[in-house]
Amino acid sequence: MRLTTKGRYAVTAMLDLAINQHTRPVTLHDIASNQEISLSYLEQLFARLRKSGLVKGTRGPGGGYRLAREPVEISIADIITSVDERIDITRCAGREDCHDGERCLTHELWADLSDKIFQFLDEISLGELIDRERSRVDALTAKADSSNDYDSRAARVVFDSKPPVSRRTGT
Amino acid sequence: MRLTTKGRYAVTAMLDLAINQHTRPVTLHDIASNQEISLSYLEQLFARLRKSGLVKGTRGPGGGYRLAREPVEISIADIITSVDERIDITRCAGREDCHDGERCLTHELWADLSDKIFQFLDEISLGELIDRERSRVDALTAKADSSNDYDSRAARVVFDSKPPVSRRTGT
DNA sequence: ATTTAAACCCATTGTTTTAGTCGGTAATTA
DNA sequence: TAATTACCGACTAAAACAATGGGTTTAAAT
Repeated sequence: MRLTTKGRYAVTAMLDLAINQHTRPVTLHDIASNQEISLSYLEQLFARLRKSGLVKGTRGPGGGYRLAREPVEISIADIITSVDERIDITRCAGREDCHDGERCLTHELWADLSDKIFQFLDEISLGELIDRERSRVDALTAKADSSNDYDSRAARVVFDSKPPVSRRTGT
Repeated sequence: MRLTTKGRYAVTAMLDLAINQHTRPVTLHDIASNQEISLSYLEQLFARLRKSGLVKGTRGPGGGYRLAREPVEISIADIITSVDERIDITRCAGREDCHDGERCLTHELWADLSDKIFQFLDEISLGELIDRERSRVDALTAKADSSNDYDSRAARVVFDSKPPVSRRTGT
């Protein structure tokens, strides 16, 4: 399973759709200006999402994209596997050129790991992600209202994910 | 957090070291021929792993690499974050150009997700991975010994990870 | 001492993926 | 009919991945 900004673009775009699921179709133009990425690149991503049956597009004025299913029925894994190629040709594709047991061991270990990550991402749906975030933001808003400054919260929200400090090593 | 074959090469190579941790240093030449990847590319990866303090190299004949810490003290996240660039320049790096609440929302959502994945990978150590696999293989071996064919197990071990079927959609 | 096996270093190249650009066509609404 | 949108395909640019090739140290073995 590959995990890059490409899948991230797709997930954030799908969240945009999920939020407006029962109000209006969202145009790629909207998403492009929201996220400041190119319209044509979004089109490429949505071509994949459409082929995977995750979104439906309607043309013409007032048109745009909607989720093909309810947000709860779409997992993050669905989205990410939809947009990346994933042909995954490995050197050790058959038994024949696998000369020692050790190599097979590490292959299998990685396969297990990869499966775990997939399962993790497959157990989170767009719907759950929104609910989770909504309650978190509500809590923060309530806290901010009772105190004085709004900026401390805003600062938290704008910064992007950095790899946190390791639990084991402290580096 | 980026997750590609690059990190995977690093993890499998580190497993090689972990397995031989208390016997002998492992040469990059060994790993290169085991995994069938270029020696020089491995050198590039190990330059990073060394700078991160995960491995120690000793030169000369009989030399090679050892883990700098015990396998239990090295997480998969340590390895992966060590080999990939992770400059992660985002468009919305500061508060100033973040024009609407929605965009910040999705950013934060992704950051949360990214953190979860990191934590997941940070809770698995090389040591645990080996133990887990050892017991799994032992169980399979016992089963194979009591029956007749060896091939069914071998077939499972050589094939690489494919994205499994989605829990939600069946696709 | 000399040879040899290894890490270590760096610059370059090729390949793939990511991201963006351009110029359209088709459908739909106003 | 005009405007707005999805949809399509080919092309380009930039970045990351992966490999190549030329070294130099270091240290053990001969």
